[in-house]
Amino acid sequence: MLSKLERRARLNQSDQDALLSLPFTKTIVDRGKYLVREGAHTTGLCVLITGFAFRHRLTADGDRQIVSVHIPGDLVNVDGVLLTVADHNVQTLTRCEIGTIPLPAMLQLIDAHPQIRRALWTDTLIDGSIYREWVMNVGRRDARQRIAHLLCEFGRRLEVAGLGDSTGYKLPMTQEQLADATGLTAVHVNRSLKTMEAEGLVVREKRFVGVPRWERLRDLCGFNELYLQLDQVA
Amino acid sequence: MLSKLERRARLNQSDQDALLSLPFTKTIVDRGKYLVREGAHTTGLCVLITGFAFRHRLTADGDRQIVSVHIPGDLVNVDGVLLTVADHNVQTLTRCEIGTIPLPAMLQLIDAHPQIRRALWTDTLIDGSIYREWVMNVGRRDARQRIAHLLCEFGRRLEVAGLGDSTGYKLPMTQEQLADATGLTAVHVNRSLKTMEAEGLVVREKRFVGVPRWERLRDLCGFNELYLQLDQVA
DNA sequence: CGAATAGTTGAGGACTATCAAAAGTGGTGG
DNA sequence: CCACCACTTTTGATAGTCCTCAACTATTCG
Repeated sequence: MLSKLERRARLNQSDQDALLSLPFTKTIVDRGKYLVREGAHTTGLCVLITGFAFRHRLTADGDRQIVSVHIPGDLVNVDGVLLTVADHNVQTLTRCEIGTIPLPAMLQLIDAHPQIRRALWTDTLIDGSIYREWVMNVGRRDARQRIAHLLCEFGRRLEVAGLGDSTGYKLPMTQEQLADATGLTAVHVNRSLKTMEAEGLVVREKRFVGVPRWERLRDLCGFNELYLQLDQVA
Repeated sequence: MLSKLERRARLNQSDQDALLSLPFTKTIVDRGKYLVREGAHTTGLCVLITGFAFRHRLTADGDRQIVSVHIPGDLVNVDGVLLTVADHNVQTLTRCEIGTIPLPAMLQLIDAHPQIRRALWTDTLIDGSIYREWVMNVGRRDARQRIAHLLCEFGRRLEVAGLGDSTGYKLPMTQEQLADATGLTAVHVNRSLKTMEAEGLVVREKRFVGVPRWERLRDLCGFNELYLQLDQVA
């Protein structure tokens, strides 16, 4: 989390110390559990220490749309710092280690450390930028491109976080979850993945995804990492 | 803009005075002009005084996706306060009066007035919440529902801003723009609108949209205004 | 008023959804 | 360590929504 925030704003020693000395409780949460529920008030901020999670909303008809995926180091409910009621759910994708920081401690930290506040605000702006890209992904790309784009984004974020490289990584999502993230059905995700595999764009083994030719996958969906705003400090 | 920020955080007299005494230049911009360009650096912040604008991104193939629509009172590039490079475009939907605030003046205001800063941050979080809803809109609703949802959101926002009421308003978008906002084609938007008109869900005259039975339109798309986070102060 | 833009309509086709069932995988308890 | 159960992936057949192309009409703006 520290290293992520360091990519958002320049933090001095005092900022870093304050961040590292935040009080928190560590818990292990099973796969499929809710970290945030729609309509719930925020009491503490959740940091993903290990494991993956996703954010989703449900339509009135009960259809699910995944709107983002979280990787270790992410604060999954920064919104809770200012907004009183969550308008979405956050659920674990795998068994996770979660650090929970009491809200008052976080508010105090934000008041005392302008650069941390800046980093957090920047982080929420980048989240917004990623949402915009997702709107475009589901709105204006076909099935293969949507999946390819998700794979590119995930791979690149893992790489930057030091958790994998873009030539292949473990993807902790079922095809049904991929479908909910791309606005497709699980059946169609399956067929699209098989096509992509036949085309040599991806290699699949269990839940591991290999990307033998990164450029080809990138070109298929027109992935351009500018929107991830990876270098805010430099 | 002041009244909008007042719905985001409690502002005292000094905050309000400072906001109102910000230096700015007023310009008239024609329909279809760019206020922000992808890749451009931010030099000043644009406030929509009158008129409408929209935010969009282009795929590598040149397809356009509109990711949000702005109404009078909106700051169209709050992101520019922290992010150095815009990852999207903002273009006017109608002729607009634009107030441009120099970036340094804004940064100074933010430093000096914690409540204004809080209001702005909250505003960007709400933008994020709206993007999430849009991801769901294009990902998990059919054509009629997507259009209905856009109409509901727009009507409700206009109403809150004191610029119209939900029983009908002037919609400054062409059907092609509606298509780009909903991830459809202009032809299909046209057919869907005609169907909705035949069903008595909307009434159209030129660019004016009437909603004779708000509840029916709301129920069609499952519109739930929670995500607009309209009451952050109370 | 005339050109450009926007809206409308038809026909045909492509992409994606739906339904259903079989095969594979992973986790749990005895 | 195996058996069993739930979940996930795969495959086939069919249907439907939405797209593409194209032409025509209406509206808007200079």
